[in-house]
Amino acid sequence: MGKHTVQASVKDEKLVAVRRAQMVKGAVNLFKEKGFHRTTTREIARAAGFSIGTLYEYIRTKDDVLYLVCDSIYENVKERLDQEALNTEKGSLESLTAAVASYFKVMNEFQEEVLILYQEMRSLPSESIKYILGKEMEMVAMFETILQKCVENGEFLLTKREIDGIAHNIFVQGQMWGFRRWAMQKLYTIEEYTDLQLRYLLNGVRMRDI
Amino acid sequence: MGKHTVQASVKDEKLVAVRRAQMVKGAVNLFKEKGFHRTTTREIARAAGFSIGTLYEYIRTKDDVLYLVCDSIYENVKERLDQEALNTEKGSLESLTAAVASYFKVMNEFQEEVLILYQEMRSLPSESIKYILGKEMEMVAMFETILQKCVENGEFLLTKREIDGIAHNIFVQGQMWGFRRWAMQKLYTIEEYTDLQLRYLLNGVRMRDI
Amino acid sequence: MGKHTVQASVKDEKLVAVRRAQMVKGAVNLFKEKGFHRTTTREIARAAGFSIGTLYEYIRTKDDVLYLVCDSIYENVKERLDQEALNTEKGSLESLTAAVASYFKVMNEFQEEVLILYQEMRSLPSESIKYILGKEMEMVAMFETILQKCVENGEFLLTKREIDGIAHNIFVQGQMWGFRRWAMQKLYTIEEYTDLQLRYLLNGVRMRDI
Amino acid sequence: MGKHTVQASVKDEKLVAVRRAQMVKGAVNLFKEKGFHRTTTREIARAAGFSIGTLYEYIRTKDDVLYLVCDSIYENVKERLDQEALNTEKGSLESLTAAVASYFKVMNEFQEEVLILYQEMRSLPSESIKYILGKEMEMVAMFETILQKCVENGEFLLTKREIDGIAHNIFVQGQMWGFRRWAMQKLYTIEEYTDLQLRYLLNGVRMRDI
DNA sequence: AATGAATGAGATTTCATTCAT
DNA sequence: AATGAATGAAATCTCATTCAT
Repeated sequence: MGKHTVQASVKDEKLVAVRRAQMVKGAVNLFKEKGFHRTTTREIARAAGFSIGTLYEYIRTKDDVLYLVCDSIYENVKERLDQEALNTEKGSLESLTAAVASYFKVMNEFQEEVLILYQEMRSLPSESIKYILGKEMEMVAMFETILQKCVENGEFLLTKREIDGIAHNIFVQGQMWGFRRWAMQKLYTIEEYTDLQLRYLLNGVRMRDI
Repeated sequence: MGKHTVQASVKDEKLVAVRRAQMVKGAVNLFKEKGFHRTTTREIARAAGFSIGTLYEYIRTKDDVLYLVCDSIYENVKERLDQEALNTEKGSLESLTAAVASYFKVMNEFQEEVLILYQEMRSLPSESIKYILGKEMEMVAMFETILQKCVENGEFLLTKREIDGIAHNIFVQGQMWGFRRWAMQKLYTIEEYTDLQLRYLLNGVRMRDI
Repeated sequence: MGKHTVQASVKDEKLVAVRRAQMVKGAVNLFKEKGFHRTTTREIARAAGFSIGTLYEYIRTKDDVLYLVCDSIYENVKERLDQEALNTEKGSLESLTAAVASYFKVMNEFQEEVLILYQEMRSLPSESIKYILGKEMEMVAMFETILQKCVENGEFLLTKREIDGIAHNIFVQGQMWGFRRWAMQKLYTIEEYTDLQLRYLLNGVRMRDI
Repeated sequence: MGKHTVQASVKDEKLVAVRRAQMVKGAVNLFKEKGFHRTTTREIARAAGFSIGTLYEYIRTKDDVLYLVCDSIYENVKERLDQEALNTEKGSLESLTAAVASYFKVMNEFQEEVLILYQEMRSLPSESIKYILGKEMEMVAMFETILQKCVENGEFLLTKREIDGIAHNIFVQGQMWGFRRWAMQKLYTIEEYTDLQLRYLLNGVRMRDI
């Protein structure tokens, strides 16, 4: 469940970070296009801008690239979400709305990356899968926290299990925007999609005063 | 967008159907376990109960196996859904509820297969992808039809775009049960999940008489 | 200590034996010339008369080739020694003399192969090394048996430890002919070498009646 | 046949000698463990206590390391043998006995190194092989000299060819102690082994007065 | 003189596909 | 129609060597 460490031959940790960033950037583009299995290590090296020998100075196996890519994706999603400065403390309808909107916005930006994650994660060692899923759960937990606060403030009337279910629904609806973009993005803009889902979500929630 | 035809060397069409059924059955089990790319043609032949030479009497390339598997999965889903004898004509609340419940039930049965589809479909030629997605759209259309009928009957008040969005939501929620089973199936049974999603769905729909 | 089994993909056991014989023959020649590590698997395949793909239908790793070569060498030495029809039963001076002469003759024929064994054996897994050394011990034991019989018949007066030491000396002197051929084979023919070593050997043995 | 010279980029000859000594020391340990071919230049550099770049300031190719190692081994054997202060002049039974005992003692100390030599020497360029074998011949010649002196002094009655053969036998018996240590060293201590071999040797030599 | 990141030729191994039987 | 041995292109990975700092 802990973070898997990828061994590098190169000692300079700063350089390792730089080269791996180049590597991940090139690999993500290739994975978007043809998937992990149809991408060769030589292509990854070339896309990263260095030789095959250099690639292997920074990883041990091709699977390490997949791990670094998957890890990087959620790291970026998380970082981007932090920039959105979500307020999980207030527990108001507005903060929930804002959080969902921000999350959808970020998922719109990272739709291709998240698709990679879903399609290739299975090739990771199970320890790494658990680690990545753990990160997802942190995001789900964020919505649970807000919903919980809303309940405490008397905004909604929900059981713990209902909160969990709703939080999951929000999470999946965000991913769905990317997964089924060929269908959804013909029907709606991301803003319209956000409005629509929020409407169903809030109607679905039993308000205290109605 | 039409159905791709897989060439066989063997002439006897009945035999072709039998052998391909064996092949798909074996392949699906292997794909569940290790995915398409980590499965070899030899393994597929062995799992199907015949030799590698025989396998190639019934397909032309390994990708053909993937196509046959994907095709078979939705064929089975469809067939199973037909057995459920859904009524898309009546346009009542009950028929919608029944249709959703049936669909969730079927998606529960085929969760692993549908996961394969999501993870491996990208490796198909784009023509085949379109064909498979076309089949999905037929299922979405089924819900659209029911919802449309409900609107016509005055049960709900929904625009065409709203109908499309809701139909998609239903479709995705069915898949979500399988995709995120590690999380959802700890929280709910499939029946509880169905109830929950239906409740939100129906609350979310603006009823005429309220 | 038991015989290691090398896995083949090909089922037909007779064919496996034929192909492996081709393989070993080609490999031995290459190993004589440049050693195991400087020989590539492609060269082995070519020398054997088939493609690299075919080579790997009959072995799993390059190390398997080394094992098969080492195994084959002692198998051949043993077989050739059996043809010499050594008499280990009689326990006479003549039978000892004949046995040593035969052994030297065989070691002369297999000198290059035995050199390979000495130089490359260390790369085998320790289980295989034990197995090969066990075969050597069988050969040493052959001389021990003859010497023991000679003692029982009253030809020589030797302790068990002395018998062991002498048997080892005989064994090593046979190998030495090949290992140091660049020096020894300038001084003597194999027959002269045999005579010389036998003379020292028999002088070295305390005769009962002198 | 002459000493091969290994080129260094570094000019300071004293430093070259120091660094090469470190290098050889590290390499010998690695070669003992895994052989020349399974040892990488990086490992050699690390074992020597400096970087791969520095290693290549003192050699030109990996084969140079092997040459330096092989050269060093016989240099050390020779030096150690000189310490034993063998008397090759006297030509007495005692001086022969003492020389053999000293040689066996030294071979006992260097058994692993001599094994390396035997197993890896073949990878050297033929010029270097000749050079190393020339050093061996010097050691054989030492025994020839003593035996020759003994003959001149009337201790033994031997032809030139017999002397050569015996000298080789002594040399090989010394190496055998190390090569077959897994068998010999279970039977005897080095002292017992020395006694045994000397006994056979001297019995084998036709004494003048018997 | 020392370092270690970069290189790429080349090694081993796999596996989809063919084809003679 | 069925078989499975043979093939070789292509993939991953290693490691001796170089060279800028």
